[in-house]
Amino acid sequence: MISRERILEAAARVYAKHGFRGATTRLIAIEAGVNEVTLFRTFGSKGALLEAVLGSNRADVVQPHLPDEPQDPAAELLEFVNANLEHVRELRPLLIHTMGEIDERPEAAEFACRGRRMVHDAIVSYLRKLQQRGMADQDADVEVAAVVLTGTVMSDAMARSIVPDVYPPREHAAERYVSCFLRMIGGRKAVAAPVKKSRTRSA
Amino acid sequence: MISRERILEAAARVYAKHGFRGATTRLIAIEAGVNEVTLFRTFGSKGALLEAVLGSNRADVVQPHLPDEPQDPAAELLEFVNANLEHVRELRPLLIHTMGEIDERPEAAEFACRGRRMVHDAIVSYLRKLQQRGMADQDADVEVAAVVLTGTVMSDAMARSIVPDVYPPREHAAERYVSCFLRMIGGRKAVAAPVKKSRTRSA
DNA sequence: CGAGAATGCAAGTATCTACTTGCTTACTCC
DNA sequence: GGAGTAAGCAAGTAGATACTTGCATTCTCG
Repeated sequence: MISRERILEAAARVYAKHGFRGATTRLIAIEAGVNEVTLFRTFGSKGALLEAVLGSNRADVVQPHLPDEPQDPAAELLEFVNANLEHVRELRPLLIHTMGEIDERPEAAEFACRGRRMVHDAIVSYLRKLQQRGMADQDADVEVAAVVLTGTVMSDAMARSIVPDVYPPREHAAERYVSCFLRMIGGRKAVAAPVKKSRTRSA
Repeated sequence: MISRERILEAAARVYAKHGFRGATTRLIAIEAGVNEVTLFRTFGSKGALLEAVLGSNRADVVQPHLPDEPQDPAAELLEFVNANLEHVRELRPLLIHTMGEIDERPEAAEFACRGRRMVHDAIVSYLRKLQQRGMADQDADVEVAAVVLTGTVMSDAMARSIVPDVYPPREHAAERYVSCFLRMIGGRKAVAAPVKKSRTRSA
């Protein structure tokens, strides 16, 4: 018995390369090693098949998260950014096409925005905790900082293959992004007593 | 006499909505208000038409630039970021599809990376000048800072329509991005004498 | 082992798509 | 006004595509 899963995986690979219109049932059948008619017997139509691809993809994957009790922002953010880079890199091929197909297919729209708000909110929440504990500057714009962080991750994951020499080497990228990010928010480790210290500049 | 330009513009609009495969010659002809055969008489083939679209699009547009002599980083970067946001927003519909079609069409690959390196290098160069003049921290990672800035712009331009409430309101976005960016690099206005001052932190 | 279900195979259908062809009409310019 | 060119119209071609149908083969399980 042909695994429904096997067809879904093959369809995802073909969709990732060719997009909706380019993912012909013939290509998908070949990729899955099944007869074309089996696709229709299993899923009913190409649209339903590809909808199932987007619906099942990542449905149960745990989103990277940040700790409730910040201890070491540098280490914690590094782990978070690394996980996020991995995550978005994996999704990239699907994301590229869903972003372009939003107007034509609702499931593409849903897929393209999945989890983005959650990641943003998680970072904002974390940054607020840092501020409360004196581990980040009080006047840092945490909403925009979160946008900057997710934007950088997205840019690296989506565009590195297009302009590779612009991005830092993969093995150091997260580290360097976090380092710059911490400068932006005045991030630091917890100190014995909350030190009320705000940076002043002539700008 | 039908303007070749008119066909190109219509084709760009159709391509921006539907991608390469979805931009049928029928749709393009309707959009341009010409007979389908005219497309072939003018351009020879659909591929050549859409190649011409990507080749002509932005061929002569001036890239946003930064001044050779920095005076006021906040103002200069604000202008630069605003211009870049505009620029990438305009290109978004075409970018979305070209990014997904890179493997299949060389002109899509060329289009997707056009200007990106230049923008990156311009920012790096500018930041270096800031450092030389004591207007930015000596230890700021200017390469990554440039990546962060272009990544933020790209993220805003590409994904705002998908998760709108995550991004700051449009009229204030550039201002807030620049503000955070300046914090990251320790950016400030020129002072009377270069002050050698590096920030130390407990992190 | 046999029945039922799953899958393959081959042929086919209807529609779409890029593109061509031949003739007609409209436009431009000398 | 007439010649040449540009563009429209209609019909058509060949190939691609999602999908269906009928029969045959293979697989699974009681």
